[in-house]
Amino acid sequence: MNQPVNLLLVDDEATLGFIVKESLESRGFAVRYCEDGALGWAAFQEQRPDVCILDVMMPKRDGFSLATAIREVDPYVPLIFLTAKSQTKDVVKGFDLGANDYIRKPFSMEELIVRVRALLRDRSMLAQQPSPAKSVWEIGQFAFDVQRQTLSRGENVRKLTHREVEILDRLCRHRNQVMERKAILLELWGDDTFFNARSMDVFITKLRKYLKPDPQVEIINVRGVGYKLIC
Amino acid sequence: MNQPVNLLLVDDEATLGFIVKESLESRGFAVRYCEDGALGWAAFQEQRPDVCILDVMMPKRDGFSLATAIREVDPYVPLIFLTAKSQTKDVVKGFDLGANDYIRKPFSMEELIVRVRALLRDRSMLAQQPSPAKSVWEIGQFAFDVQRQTLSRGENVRKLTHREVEILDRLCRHRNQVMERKAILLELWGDDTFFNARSMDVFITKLRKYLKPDPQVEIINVRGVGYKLIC
DNA sequence: ATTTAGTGTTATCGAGTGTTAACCAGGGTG
DNA sequence: CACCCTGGTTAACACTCGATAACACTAAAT
Repeated sequence: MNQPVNLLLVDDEATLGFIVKESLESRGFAVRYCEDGALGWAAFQEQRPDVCILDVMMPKRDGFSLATAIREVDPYVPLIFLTAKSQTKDVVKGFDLGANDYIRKPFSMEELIVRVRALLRDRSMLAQQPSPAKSVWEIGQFAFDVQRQTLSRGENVRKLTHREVEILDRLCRHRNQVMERKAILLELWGDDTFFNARSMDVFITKLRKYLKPDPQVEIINVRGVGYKLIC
Repeated sequence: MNQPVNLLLVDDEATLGFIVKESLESRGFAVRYCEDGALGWAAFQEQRPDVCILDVMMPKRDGFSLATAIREVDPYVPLIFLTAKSQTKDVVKGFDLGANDYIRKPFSMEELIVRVRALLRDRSMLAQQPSPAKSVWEIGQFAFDVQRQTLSRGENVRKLTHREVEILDRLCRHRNQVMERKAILLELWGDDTFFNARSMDVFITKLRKYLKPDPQVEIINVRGVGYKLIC
């Protein structure tokens, strides 16, 4: 099930390259090492690695050119430059070509590894996309899960309806400050007619009832302006 | 349509913070600046920024603690540390807490901007939807094989029918976000007449029954809009 | 050719959800 | 105090959706 992660490492300094390769392998990565850009390109095409780590200054084909070629066929694969070119304009160029990270030599192995992992973590979220963007609010003793549309207090879990969620979510975002009636109405209903306003009042009543068990929590009305969630 | 990107910048050095804020704003970002970790947390909760840029050493609440809190409620928002703590172990700790980048002070504004953009670029690819077609989806404890038309949970394998597969596949591609009834109906039935709509409800019922063994998984209805697959 | 199992559609009933309506409480103003 | 305006609460209502069963159709099996 858990296949090793394939890295492509391209660097013309063979001694350094070898150390990096060994070090990465000892962390469980499968590393393909190439000594110049041309070999690197061949290796990329052949095995489509999960991450590419490229030096910039290399014989045959430099890292920027190689990165461009890679991005043309694969806009997603994580691309890390690992180079002695430390000027800002080089960093900018690197990212412009589609790099995902840019590490200056000399660097620590620990840092390289942790940056590789960070990119892989991102990509694995990408595979699960779109992201669950989990959003859970704490409201006094309650936990309000926007995604699952639930309001729970200890063991007690209550399912909320769509409208209830939208209103409570907005109150949470502006908690402890006044949230204007008009703003909610325009966002949720598109206009602020008389009936919609009254409809909202009904939902406020419901939410108050749900939140009643915790006396610390309150939805306060500010006459003529809007509501304020206290917690 | 094109709303400005909201950045949250938390740094206790007010002079530096101000310069960074101005500089970012001149590039078209909307920046909310906070002087300490506690304020930063409040600001994050209130406005849910698109990117967070955090100093590590701060009064009230340090950047690591703040990052942890942020990651708890949002595993997804890009997080950048911007700090004078340049030791490898600090960098490692930063990424371990879920950071997406770690920039050492002093830094160049150009580099900060380009790194922010790189993260946003990633996320915008991530947000592209629907998700690419996959042949096997993970839905909580289930594995849903589109090709083989099977839904399995451990040893337990259930064969799905054609219609069931088509609907579940679409829900998966829009997982964790609302999938409009109308869209499904038009795609699968070609029109959205009353009877087709009811027919779809029947399939939703069946799918819910199949998915019931895992309480983490849910197909939520959003009245008048459509369905949302939670997992 | 007939049976049978499987698949998808139509029908029905009841529960859930959001809107409208009606009535009431309180606060500010003349 | 009388008056109006805003908001609180509850109930009635219309509509959507959930669940189940009956039905129609297809394709494979006998």
